[in-house]
Amino acid sequence: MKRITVKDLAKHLLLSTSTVSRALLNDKNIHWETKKKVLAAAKELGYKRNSAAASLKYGQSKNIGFVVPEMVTPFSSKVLRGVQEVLYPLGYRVIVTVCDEDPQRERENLLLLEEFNVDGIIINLCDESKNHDIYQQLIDQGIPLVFFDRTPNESLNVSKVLIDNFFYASDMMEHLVDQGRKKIVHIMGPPSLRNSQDRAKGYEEVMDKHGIYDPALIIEVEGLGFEDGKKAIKTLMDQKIDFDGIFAFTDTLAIGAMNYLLENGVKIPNEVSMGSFSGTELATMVYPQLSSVEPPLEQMGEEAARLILEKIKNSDIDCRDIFLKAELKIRSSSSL
Amino acid sequence: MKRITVKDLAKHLLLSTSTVSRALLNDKNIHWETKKKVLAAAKELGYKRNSAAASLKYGQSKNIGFVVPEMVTPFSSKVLRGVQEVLYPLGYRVIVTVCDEDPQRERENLLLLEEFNVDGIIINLCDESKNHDIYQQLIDQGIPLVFFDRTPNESLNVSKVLIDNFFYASDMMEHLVDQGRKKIVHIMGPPSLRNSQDRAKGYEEVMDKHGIYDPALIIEVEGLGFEDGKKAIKTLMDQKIDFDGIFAFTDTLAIGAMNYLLENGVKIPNEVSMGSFSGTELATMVYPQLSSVEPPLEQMGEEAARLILEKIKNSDIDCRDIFLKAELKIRSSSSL
DNA sequence: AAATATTATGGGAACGCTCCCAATTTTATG
DNA sequence: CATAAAATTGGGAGCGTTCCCATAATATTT
Repeated sequence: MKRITVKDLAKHLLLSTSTVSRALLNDKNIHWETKKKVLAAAKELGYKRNSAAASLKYGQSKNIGFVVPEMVTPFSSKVLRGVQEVLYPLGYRVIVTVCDEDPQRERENLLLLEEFNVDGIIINLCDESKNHDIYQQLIDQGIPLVFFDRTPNESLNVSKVLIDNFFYASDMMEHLVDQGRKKIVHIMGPPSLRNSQDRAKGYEEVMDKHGIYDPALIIEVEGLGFEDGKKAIKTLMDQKIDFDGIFAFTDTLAIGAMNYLLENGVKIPNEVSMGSFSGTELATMVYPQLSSVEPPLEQMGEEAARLILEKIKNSDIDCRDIFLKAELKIRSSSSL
Repeated sequence: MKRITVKDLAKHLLLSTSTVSRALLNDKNIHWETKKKVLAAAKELGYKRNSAAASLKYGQSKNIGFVVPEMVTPFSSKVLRGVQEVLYPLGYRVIVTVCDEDPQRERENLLLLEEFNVDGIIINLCDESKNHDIYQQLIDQGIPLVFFDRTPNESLNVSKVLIDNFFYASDMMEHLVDQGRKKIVHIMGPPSLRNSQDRAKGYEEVMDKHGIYDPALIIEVEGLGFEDGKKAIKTLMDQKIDFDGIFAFTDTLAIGAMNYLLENGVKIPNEVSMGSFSGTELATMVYPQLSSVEPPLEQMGEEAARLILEKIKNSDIDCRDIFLKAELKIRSSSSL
């Protein structure tokens, strides 16, 4: 039951701990035969490296924090997968925290991770304006941050991995216009997110370009839940505002909206064409399937992980932004 | 930039490290005034406890593994929330791994967690027959396991937290029968899961009891994805098997089936009534909303966390099973 | 054959923390 | 006032690794 240590191995093999350690770490200053012997004994006796001791020695915890706003959508877990793909083989542990779109909770999570002595944090923020001080504090403490998807403004010197929201929003909008839609509603995300603003800008520009822009068609939403999407469309319909298309900030909002329409017998896409941003299975799990802009989420995680490793290895390295290409997936919610 | 240690604090305060440590750990053998002084200095100088050192000293890593089959559904993340609710305040880190319903991958994840020196593992298994040896090996090594939802057979001496699948399957089936359905299909999960069998048993018993049992209505599915549910119903319909109700093993299967029906113009619930097992937002995100048995997932996580703590504290403690109550949620997929 | 370079091993300090065991001071007790 | 008991502090070992610095053994060069 007692754990086998390097010392135990050394005693068993009549070698020094140094030599045993060398064998275990694949050091070159060791005879290949003794290395083989050590490895054999390690296996036989069931030696397991004590990572706490190693961490202490190396001065690194080998823990990386992963901070996300929600996990009801597979969005974060797809990114997480990418992150783990890169970090797990290197012996890094990933610690996940979820804040439910609550900045206060995000704050607590970050503090918790600090307590956990993480070597770095990969984060998708939930409110651009709220936790700036903590971000800065962590950076000052030497804990590198890498943001993905929802990123903070430029005043923070961090690396980011993201997509061009303006560009892809325009792309989706052009598609909806192509479908002959003129009264396209925008369910806009909270203005506290850069992404909301960028996507809204894409919406506006395309509407404007085609001379069909109408501010009454933009409805701003407080939360990002399913219910918020529902409520948004209910509000519009209660106001008897007429529309033939919807471009929603996220898939959750879109699906909420979609359900409200279906409940009220509105045909999709015949009467209303819908498009959104997603990147997850969610878009294909609803009926009709949701057209959406799909960022390469797993890759996003991988890139974020690589950036954080870069920063851990060398803290003076320059921060950089990685822009990823997304895909416009046209499904039955927008075209017959 | 250099981290402040206990030694630094001691030097700064002209105290011994012992005293400083005592203050930090809230030891009673210390004068309240010195404790106050130490805490003040710690705050001022930005002392952060090195958890690796503490772990080394205590002989525990304070890492708990969380092993789940999937994360596209919010199922696991709801359980995870419960787990974290209990463990984070106690300074435990939770390390998440996902195996995508692949036993081999689950195996690798468990080995990885072993490598990470976790103090215990909370797991929802993906195949009852496959990784028994690893489970046993981990237990033998003194790493306690606690299973939730999908649990192994009795030969493994572990604690479990689960619901009575047979009972709730019967419950849901009675409801469907109450709706006047007679030709109820069962989309049965893989037989490698006890849950599949138990729910199937509930289905059979109710069908039998009402004299409407027909083995042709049971369709066994290989995977647990969305597409598998679709395929199952497609197969039935291609065979021109008539049915007026569906009881599916999980919400994902149900939703796949539902979409196939909708694509083919079948009215739900008018022509086909549907019910399933869920416990997540997924059931309310689709249209029509899915009737389902809802286990208290967050509580499941909390209980699992408490069980693992119990085991960590005292490894000789008896294993026990905790049965939780679920709720039968009737929604529009099954009743008008 | 002597000198140097190379290879393989051992000894032991250090990482930061906790906690046992004194040592000292203060307080209570007879 | 002497003695015991309690309260407070300090010294320092040890948790399991790694790695620097010897030392010893072998190989290579003059």
